[in-house]
Amino acid sequence: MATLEKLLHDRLASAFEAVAGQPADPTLRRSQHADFQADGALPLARQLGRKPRDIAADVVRAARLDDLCASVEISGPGFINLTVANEALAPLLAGMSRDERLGVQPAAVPDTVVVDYSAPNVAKEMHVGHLRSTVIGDAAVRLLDWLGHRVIRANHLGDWGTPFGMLIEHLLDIGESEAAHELSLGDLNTFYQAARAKFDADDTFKERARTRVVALQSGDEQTRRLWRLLVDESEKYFLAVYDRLDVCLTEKDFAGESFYNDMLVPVVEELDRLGLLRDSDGAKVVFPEGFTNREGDPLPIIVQKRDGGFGYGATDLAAIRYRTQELDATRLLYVVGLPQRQHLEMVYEAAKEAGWLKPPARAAHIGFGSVLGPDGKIFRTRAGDTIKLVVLIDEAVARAAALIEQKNPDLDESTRVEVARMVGIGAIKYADLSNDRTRDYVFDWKRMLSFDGNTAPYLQYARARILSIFRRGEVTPVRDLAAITVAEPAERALAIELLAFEGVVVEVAESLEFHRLANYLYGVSTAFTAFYEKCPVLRAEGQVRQSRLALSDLTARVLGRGLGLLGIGTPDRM
RNA sequence: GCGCUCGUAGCUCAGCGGAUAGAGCAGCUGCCUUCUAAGCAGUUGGUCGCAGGUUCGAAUCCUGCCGAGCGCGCCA
Repeated sequence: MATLEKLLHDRLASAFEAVAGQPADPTLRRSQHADFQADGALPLARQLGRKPRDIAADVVRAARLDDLCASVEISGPGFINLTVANEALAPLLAGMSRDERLGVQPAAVPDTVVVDYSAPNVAKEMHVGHLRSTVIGDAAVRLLDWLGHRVIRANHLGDWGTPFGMLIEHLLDIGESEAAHELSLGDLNTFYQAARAKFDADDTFKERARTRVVALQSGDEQTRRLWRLLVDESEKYFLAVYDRLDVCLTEKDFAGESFYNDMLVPVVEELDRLGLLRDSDGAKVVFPEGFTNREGDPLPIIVQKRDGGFGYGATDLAAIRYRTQELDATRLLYVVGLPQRQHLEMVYEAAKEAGWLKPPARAAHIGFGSVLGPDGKIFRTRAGDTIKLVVLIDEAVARAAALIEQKNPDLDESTRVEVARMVGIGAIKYADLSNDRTRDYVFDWKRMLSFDGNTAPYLQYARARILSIFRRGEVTPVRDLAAITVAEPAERALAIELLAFEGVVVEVAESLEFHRLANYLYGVSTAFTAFYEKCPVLRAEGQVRQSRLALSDLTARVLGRGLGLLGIGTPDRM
C-alpha cells in the first residue's frame, strides 16, 4: 500500500532528479512548520552552483504535488514545506481502515529468524536483567511474526557447566523431595545460595561437586537424572513467570546449552579441518580476525579448555552452525546485554571464517543496557539484593489493582482483576521498551508504576476511551467508508500521525529499537486525546460523525495493534 | 594500558546533519450540567560536559580533554 510519506517522497524524488540531473534524496521528514518538509535542495546548492532557494523553486515547479498538497512553500534557506490536502488524506485513511493489517504489508522476502532471548539459569532466580531480554525478545518475536517472517524462539537456558556439580550435591544433601519443593515454589535464590555457601566454605563439598561435574559430563545415569530434575523444576517455574508476564515463550522453546553438547566435538573437529584451530597454553582456541587484547596480541575464543571441557564460545559457535545449517536461519538475533558485545562479535567473525554465517544469513546483537537502581548504580546480581522478577510483577499488578479500585470502582471484580494484570504488566514492559534499549535505564518503582505521562496506562486509557464511545453510542465501527474526511486541525494531526504507522513498523522491524514504536504510539495517543477534547464524535452529525467514528476506530486499532506488537495487553474498559 | 558505550531542563528521557533543541514528571494557572479528569489547555525552566575541526548548516560526524559506566584467555 502506498503510504502518504512514500507518495510524497516518490513525487519529490523524481522532481529532484529532473532538476539535479541525477538522483538526489529529497530528505523528506515531518515538520513543525508544515506537515512535511523536504530539505534536499540545500546540499545540492554547491554541487549545482546555484542558490538553494532557486533549486527548491525548480523542484516545486517540476513536482506533481497538486493532488496531494494543499500548499507547497519555500521558506528559510530553501526548505520545501508541504501541507497535505485534506482530500488526499481521506482515501488514504479509508484504505487503511479497510485493511485488516492497517496498511502494513507482510515482508516481501520472509526471513527465518532465530530470536535468542530470555536465557535464565537453571536453579537461579530471574531478575530485572532477564526482564529486559525477555521483554525485548518477546516484542521482536511478535513484530517479526506479524510481518510474516518465520520466527524461531530460542530460549538459551543456562543448564550446563560447573555450577551443576554443586547444585546436584546440594540437592542430594537436602533430599530430592525437599529440593523439588523449594524449586517449585520458585525459591531459587535460597537453593542456589545454600549450594554456593557450602561450595565456598566446605572443601569436601567442593571436591564432591567437582567429581559430580565429571559424572555429569560423562553421562552417568544417576547424575543425569538428578540434573534433569533440576532442569525440569526450573523450567516449570520459568514457564509460570512467562505466563504471568504474558510472553510467547513455551516449553518447546527451551534450547539450553546442553542441547548443543553433541555438536561440540564435531564443531571443534570442523574448525580444526578448516585450519582455524590453534593451540594456546594447552587450550584449543580460534583467533577471529580483527580482535586484539591489551598487548596487541590476537584475542582468542576459547573453544576447548586445557582440561578438555568446552568453553561457552564452543556452544555459541555450535548454536550458529545449527541455526544456519539445520534451521536454515537467515537472521540471527541475540537479545543479550551490551557487556557481551565483543564476545558476540568475535563469535560472529569466527562463524563467518568457518563459513557458518554467510550472506544472506546475518547475525545481530540486540544489545541492551543495564538496569540501574534509583541510586543510579547497577543492580548487583551477586550481592543478593536484586529484585526477583516475580516480586516485581506481583507488586506492579497489586498497585495497578489499587489504582483501578480508586479510579473506577464501578468495574466488576473479574474485569478489575484482568485490567489490573494488563495495566501492571504493561507498565513494566512499557517502562523497558520506551527507553532506548542500548542505554541503561533507571528502575524506579514510583515512576514505573506511575500512570501519568508516557506510560502504558496512558496509551491503554486512550484506547479504552475510544471503545467507550462505541459502547455509549451503541454503534459498531464502519470500516468500508469510501473516504474518511478530515477538516479540523486536531483531526488532520491525528490522521497524519495514523498514516505514519507502516513506516514506523517497517523501520523498527529492522532496527529493533522499540522505543521508536513506543514513542510513535504515544504520539498517536496525544494526538487522539487532543482530538477527543476538540472534536465531539457522537454529537456530530452525518458524514462528520461517520468520519470521526472511523477515525476513532482506526486509532483504537493502531493502538491495539501497536501495543500488541510490544506484548502489551489492551483492556476494553478501565 | 587498549577497546566499547554514555554525558541534553531540578528529575526521567526523545531528538539516527537541517529552521526559535522537544516530551513527561516535579512547580505554577486554568478547565468536569457535554463521548471515562488515569484527561486537556497554558506557563516557568536548557552556555546540548569542555575545546577545536569538517560542513551552506552540528546536540547529531571527526579529534583532543574532563567526567561516569562496562569489557579485555580457560565463568556464561
